[in-house]
Amino acid sequence: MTVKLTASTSELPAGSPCAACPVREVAICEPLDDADLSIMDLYKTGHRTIPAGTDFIRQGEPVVELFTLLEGWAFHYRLLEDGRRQITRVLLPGDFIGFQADLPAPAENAAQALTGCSFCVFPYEKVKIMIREQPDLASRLLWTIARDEARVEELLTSIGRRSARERVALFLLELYYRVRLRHSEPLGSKIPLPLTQEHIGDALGLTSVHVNRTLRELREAHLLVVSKRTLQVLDPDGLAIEAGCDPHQISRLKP
Amino acid sequence: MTVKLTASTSELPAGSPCAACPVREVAICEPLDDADLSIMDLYKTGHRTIPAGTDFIRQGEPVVELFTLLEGWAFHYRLLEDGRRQITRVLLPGDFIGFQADLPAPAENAAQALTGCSFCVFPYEKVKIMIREQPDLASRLLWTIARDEARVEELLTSIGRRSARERVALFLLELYYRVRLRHSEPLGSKIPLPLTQEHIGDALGLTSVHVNRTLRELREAHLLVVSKRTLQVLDPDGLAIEAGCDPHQISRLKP
DNA sequence: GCGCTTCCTTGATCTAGATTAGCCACGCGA
DNA sequence: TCGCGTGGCTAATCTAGATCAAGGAAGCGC
Repeated sequence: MTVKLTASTSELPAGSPCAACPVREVAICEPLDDADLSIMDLYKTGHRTIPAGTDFIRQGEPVVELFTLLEGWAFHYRLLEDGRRQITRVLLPGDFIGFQADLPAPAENAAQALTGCSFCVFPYEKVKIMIREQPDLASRLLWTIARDEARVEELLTSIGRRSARERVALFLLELYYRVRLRHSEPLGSKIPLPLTQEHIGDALGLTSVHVNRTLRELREAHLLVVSKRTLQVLDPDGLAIEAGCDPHQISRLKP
Repeated sequence: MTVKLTASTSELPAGSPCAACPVREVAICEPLDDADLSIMDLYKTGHRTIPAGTDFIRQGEPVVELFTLLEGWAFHYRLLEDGRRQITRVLLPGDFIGFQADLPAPAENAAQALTGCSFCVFPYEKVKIMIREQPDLASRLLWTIARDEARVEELLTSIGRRSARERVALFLLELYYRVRLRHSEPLGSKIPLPLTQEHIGDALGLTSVHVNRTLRELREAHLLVVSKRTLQVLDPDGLAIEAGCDPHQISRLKP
């Protein structure tokens, strides 16, 4: 994932070339073949680019736009009144963002850009029409949401029942495979990792101090190295075992 | 919800009377009016009744049938290799059970009946056809899955960031409102609660010992009483505050 | 009735991970 | 260039919740 740190928010006109879309195979438009691809123009309003750190969905405010993430990393999170934060999902290119029950209800999850991000923008009313008119896309969306839910459940199981080491090992390993799945060309054992230790802690129900210690342990066990916004996985199967999982099962992940 | 502890598994023929369905308003068939209700007969194969304790979806086995829960309580859970269990969702009448990405893939969540349960049964191929042919139902299903995901995220946030007292308070309060929403006639401050303290612990990432202690504290604070498979909520708003939530926000829950 | 089993309850002790407090390295803006 | 903010790293201490251990009560099959 090339991280583009753009300096300001910008908006492009609709009708941008879906044919050149970088996330065709993993996004919700995947069921459309080249001939039908222009169907998407009926439902999207254009593209948008935002800088790192932007909250592009704010918790409690009505969700009026949905997004397909084209480039960059982002995450969904929930805040408690006293500022405690739970990161609920890490969002990668291709992910469809913002769908929730009862649109346009207040957002249950906030979303923040981790790097500069660019999106395909869909007003929610058009998404509603799309669901009605395009069974293939509705079906794909259903599939996507169900997969997201499975990921959240996986994280829930980690936090509820796994030790800090198991959690960190599994979380990073999953991210590693998810990122690699989006690249056709081989990536080596390194991926960019724009999450801070604070982010990892907030995703895993740990403090950043403890994440730091745990990362050191995993490094000393020659399983992975996190350094300078980069994750290097030295021993994927070893990590899977550390996480208490069948290595075979983890590598057959969905995007 | 009257808990019916039936002694054995049984199967009824298709074409059973949807018109008399006890969960019409909360199930996926909700968008259909009386005239269209027979549409459901195209997709369901009948009814089924199972006794308490039955695992009706086993983790890792292909999911070939989906269910609408008609009567009784059940739950979704995940097991780790060493037996640790995470309960991911409590299932109440009207809930649609078993949908996941990439059907009929191996089940990511197991499901177990907590009481005797009866279901409406849908083979997954027919559900796929239903999604394609019935945009209203697909849309409703999408809504349902998104709401389920929101609930899992809520639980994730609890486990990741809330104290044991907050977790138990919020979990029971949410169940309380969910159950009450399903009853038109007023229920008083008591609802049946077929979960053991072990179940509550497995849902909240706690041990049953600690759940026990926490329930005692909440009882001593005159907030709730759990006893003999019954939950009595003495002070809903107090419980919400104990959970660190806005009382107003909690009571506007979806079924 | 008696012996199971399941669930609840409580106390004593232990520990994984939180909290607090510094320090250091880096990047960036003035 | 300096100053400052952010993120990484480590050590010392504390604590929420786990673990271990035992009893008791209720239900159920025989």
